[in-house]
Amino acid sequence: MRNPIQCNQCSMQSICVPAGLVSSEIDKLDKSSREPHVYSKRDMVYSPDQPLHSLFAVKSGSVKCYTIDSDGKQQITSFHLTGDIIGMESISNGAAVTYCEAMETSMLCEIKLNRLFAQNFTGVDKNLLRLLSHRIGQRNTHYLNVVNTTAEQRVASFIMGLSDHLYEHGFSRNEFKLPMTRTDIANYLGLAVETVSRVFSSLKQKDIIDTKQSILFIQAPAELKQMAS
Amino acid sequence: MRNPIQCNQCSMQSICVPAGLVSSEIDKLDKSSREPHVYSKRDMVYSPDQPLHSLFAVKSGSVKCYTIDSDGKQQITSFHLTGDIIGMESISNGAAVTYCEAMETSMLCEIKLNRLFAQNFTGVDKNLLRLLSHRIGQRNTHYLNVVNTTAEQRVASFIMGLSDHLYEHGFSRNEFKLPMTRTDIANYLGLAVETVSRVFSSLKQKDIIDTKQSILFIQAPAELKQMAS
DNA sequence: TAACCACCTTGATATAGATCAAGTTTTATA
DNA sequence: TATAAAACTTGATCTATATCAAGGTGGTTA
Repeated sequence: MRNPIQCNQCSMQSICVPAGLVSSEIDKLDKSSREPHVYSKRDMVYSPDQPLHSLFAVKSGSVKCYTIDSDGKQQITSFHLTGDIIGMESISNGAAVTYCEAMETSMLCEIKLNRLFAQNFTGVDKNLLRLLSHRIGQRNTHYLNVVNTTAEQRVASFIMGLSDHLYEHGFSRNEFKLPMTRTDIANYLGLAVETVSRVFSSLKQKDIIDTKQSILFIQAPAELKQMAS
Repeated sequence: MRNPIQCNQCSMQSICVPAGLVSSEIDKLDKSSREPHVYSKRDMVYSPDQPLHSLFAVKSGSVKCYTIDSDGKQQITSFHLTGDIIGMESISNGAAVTYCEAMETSMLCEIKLNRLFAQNFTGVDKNLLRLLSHRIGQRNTHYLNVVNTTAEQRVASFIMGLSDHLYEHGFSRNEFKLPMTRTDIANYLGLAVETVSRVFSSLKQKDIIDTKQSILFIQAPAELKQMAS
C-alpha cells in the first residue's frame, strides 16, 4: 500500500509492542511488520487452528473475535477498536483459537513474535508481559459485566467501555460510530437482540443517549456511568 | 515450616515459572521463593490495591479470587487448585485487583517477579508469556461457559473443568472433593444457590453424578461431557 | 453428647428477559 | 435511483431461573 505510516511516527507507539524498541531497531523489522495490511468488511484476519505466531495491532477500524460451537452458533468473545493489540491468547499454543473478522474497512499491523523474542530487542518482553496481564484483567472485567447483571447494566457498561476506550485514543468521548450491529452487541453481552433494542429505546426515552444511524450520542454521561456501576 | 519440598523436586516443576531455570540457578532464589507458605481456611493471600510484585503457585489446597462491588456484593472470578499459578492480572499495575482467599488449608509458593525479570534467568520470560497467554484463553473459556448457556450446561461444564484439571495434576478424574460451597459455585456461575442445588439433585437422579458429603463421584463422564459441550 | 450454625435441599411463586410475530428503517446492490 | 436484503423496533406471550419460604443435614465446639 502507498504511503504507510512508519512505526516511529505511528500514533500507536505507546501501546504497540515495538514501543520497547529504539528507533534504530525499527528498521530491523521486516516489511510485513512495518506496514499495515488493509482488510475490508467481513474479511477474516485469522481463523481457529490456523498457525499463528504474530500479534496484530489495530491501527484503524474494528474487528470482532468469535467462536462457533458444535451446533453452528456464533459467540462473540471480544470487539477491538483502534489501539488494540489482538491475538495474545494464541501465544500459548501457536495457533488461533477464535475467528477474527473485520467489522468495517480496517488497517492492522502484523507483529511477528520471533522478532520480539530475539535477544537484541531488550525491554520488549516486559512490555509484552504487561500487555498480556492487562488483557487478563480486561477479560475479568467483561466477565463481571455479564455475570449477575441486568440487561440495562450490561448495555450501559458496554457503551461506557467503548466511550472510555475511544477517549483514551484521542476520539470524542460522547459521540462516536458504533461499528457493530445490535445483534452483535446482544450476542457479546449474552442478551437477545430485542432486549438490546429495548434498552437502547429506553435510554433514548430517558434522554441519556441518542442515535442517528450508527452514530451514538451520550447525552447524560454521569447517569450512564451510574447505571453501569 | 519443616521439611519444605525443594523446587527441583517439586511436582509443579513443569508448570511453575521457575521451570525455565537450570538447577544451579534455583539456589539463587531467596528463601520466600523456595519455601511454601501455609494458609488456613479463610486466610487472605492478597487483597485489592495491595502492592503485589509476585505470583503465587498453589502447591496444595484451593483458593478463590473475588471482587466486592460498591454495594458489598461478592463476585467470584476464579477458583484455583493445586498446580495453578495466580496473580497474573496484577503484573500490569503492580497491585492486586481481587481478594484471594484460601478455601481450605493450602500451601502457596511466592514467586517474586524481579527475580524472573533478572537478565541471567533466561528462558523464563517466554515461559511466563505462555502462561499468561494460556490464562487469557482460560478466562475466555469461562466466559463462554457462562454467557448464553443453561444452568445445567454451566454446572456440567464446571464439574468437567474441575475433573480435567485434577486429572492433569495426577488426581482421580471421577472422584474428588469439592472444596467450595454451593453458594460459591452459584456465585461463580452467575446462578442462584437453589438453582445449583436443583441441578445437582437432577444430575444425581439421572445417575450421572453422586455425592457423599463434599465428595463428588462422576458416574457417567460421557453424559456429563455431552451436557457440558 | 448436645446444640448451634452454616450449608444444603425442596416447594411455591414471581419476573426479567427469551421467543415469536409483524412491521419499519437503513443499507447494499443492480 | 430502484429494489432487495439486512438490521432494527415494538408488541404479545412464554419460560428458565430468581426469589421467597421452610425444613433438613452435617460439622464444629463446649
